[in-house]
Amino acid sequence: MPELPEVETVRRGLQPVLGGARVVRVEQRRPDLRFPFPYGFAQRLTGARVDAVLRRAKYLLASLDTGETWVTHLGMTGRFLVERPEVQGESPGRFTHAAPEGAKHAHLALETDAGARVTFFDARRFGYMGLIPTAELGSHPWFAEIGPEPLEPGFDAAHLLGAFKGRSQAVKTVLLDQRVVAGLGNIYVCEALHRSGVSPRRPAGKVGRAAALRLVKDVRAVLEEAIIAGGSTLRDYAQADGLSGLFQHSWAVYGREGEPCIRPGCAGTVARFAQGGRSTFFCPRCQR
DNA sequence: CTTGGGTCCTGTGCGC
DNA sequence: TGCGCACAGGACCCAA
Repeated sequence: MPELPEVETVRRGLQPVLGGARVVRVEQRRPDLRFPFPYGFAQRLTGARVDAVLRRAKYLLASLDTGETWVTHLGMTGRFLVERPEVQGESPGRFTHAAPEGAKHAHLALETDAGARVTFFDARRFGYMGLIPTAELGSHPWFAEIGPEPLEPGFDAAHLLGAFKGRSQAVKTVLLDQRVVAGLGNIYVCEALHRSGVSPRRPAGKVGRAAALRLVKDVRAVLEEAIIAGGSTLRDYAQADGLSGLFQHSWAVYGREGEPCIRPGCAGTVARFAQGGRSTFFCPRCQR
């Protein structure tokens, strides 16, 4: 479930449970995800206190009082399940529903000193975890070249124009490049391009200042709206679950091939084609 | 350097 | 009902 809004939603679910808590038990059920767990991972996590759960791009960062940061990338199917002791009158959090895959893909489980249990599931195992000295995060290969956070001031039209300049690659592909802007994935790139009226096929170098300004505004808007909605939940996960994300109901183009464009006054039909092996959805009528 | 394609892994949904 | 195939939110690696 992981583009920026989904990762941010997960962060907001984990922070109240892990922030300020001490990890008292770690059960690592396999040696690797996409990559091997770091050497001594469970032992190094056990006994640590989590200062805060943060996010950078699509990475979750749990900073520890040991001087290390526990880093998680959810890949395509990584999920966290939080279970807490029953608290009278408390409504369950967004992530307290049963994991759809069952226990089969529960690769890591930990308990806190407050009695909460946090389990990581990942059917496809495209996710990965690391334990990195906090002082070295910025220079670590996972983070060194990542671009600005789209919801922070460093992401502006001048930055985009600089990244686009002279590039013949399609603007959609360039926006997916985490070095250009952090946290965008296939869904929100399609959505932002549609809002801005920019064709995903347009060579990045041919995006002018006006379109770059619109893209900055619309990337921000779509991400902010998605965060408020708790992210998007794909079909396999959309079970009886008032707790999953809701933004999939607000998609203008993603997953809407053959359906009418929702832009007022546009009579176009949403089309789909492949770019770099991934589906792009757009309206050929109002995106140029 | 840029760009396109293949790859990791498993599950689901669709057409036949 | 079963089977094969296409496709899935990411990102790395390599070849041209």
